[in-house]
Amino acid sequence: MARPDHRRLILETLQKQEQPISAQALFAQLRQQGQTIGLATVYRILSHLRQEGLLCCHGQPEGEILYSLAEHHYHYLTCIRCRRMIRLPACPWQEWEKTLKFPEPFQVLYHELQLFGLCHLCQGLPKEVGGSKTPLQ
Amino acid sequence: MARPDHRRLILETLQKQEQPISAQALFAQLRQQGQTIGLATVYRILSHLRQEGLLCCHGQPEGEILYSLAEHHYHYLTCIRCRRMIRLPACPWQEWEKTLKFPEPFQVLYHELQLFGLCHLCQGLPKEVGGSKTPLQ
DNA sequence: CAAGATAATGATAATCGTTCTCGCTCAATT
DNA sequence: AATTGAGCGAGAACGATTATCATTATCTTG
Repeated sequence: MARPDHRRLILETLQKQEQPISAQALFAQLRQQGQTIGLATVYRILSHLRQEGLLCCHGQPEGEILYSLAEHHYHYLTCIRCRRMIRLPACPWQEWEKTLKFPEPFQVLYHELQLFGLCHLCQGLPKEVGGSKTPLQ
Repeated sequence: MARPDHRRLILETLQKQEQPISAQALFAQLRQQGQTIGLATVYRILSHLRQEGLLCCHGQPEGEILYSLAEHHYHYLTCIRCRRMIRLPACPWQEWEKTLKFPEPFQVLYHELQLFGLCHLCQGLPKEVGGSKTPLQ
């Protein structure tokens, strides 16, 4: 039996995502598509992609790590109520970098910017509505 | 036996840290000082402080969460080789915020900026020196 | 094409940080 | 002194991630 190209499979699946996705969710999604892939393989390939710089990883305050393709390199507004992640249209880092002064020489390889708050849908809502997950922080 | 004021204890210990510290490390440090405090209590109090907005939490790419006092509200250059975290002299967010355009109304409550790369001590070193931990990413 | 070497795979166990549970203690109140 | 309730520590439970290992596909070499 021919061995499926899991690496390509994962890259294509990441391509489709509108938001960063966790390794577990990625695994579940692939399995639901009928793919016979192991959880270990998902983590292995994500680790490879990460070392190649193809991946952005967003460490959430609860410990879970979300992945997205680095070619996008977007930043997100994360709603602490509904956990929706809203993509910023552009990365402001290039501009900001010029204005920053480092206390010592440092070679920045990549960066992570996360903005937390309330999206417009959740701003007007009373606290503790529905069975939503625990709010972040 | 008088009950020790763990909350104050943790606040004072956080005060002393030069870098953000994990809950586990905080627990170990307190125990080494001879304090009889449980791990659960450390997490409980950190959770309280977080909800009160007194704490900054920095989710690392590997999942561990580091804490620092919010009154400082510093950002850090994190060296992916030696894991040293170098504090930036000031938070550039106030200036940057003006230049950002959101795709939809959003109320930013707090933000997290992390810069990863190589510190000046690690820039010249060959790869894989010594028994250091696995590099980040 | 055969045979051995090599690398990738999936199931599962192990690890690690975090959260939950529960019986206990202390302190305030009556 | 008895009652109540909040805070506590030890350890179990949980979830995400990593390590292990036997198996299998692919590659190499003859």
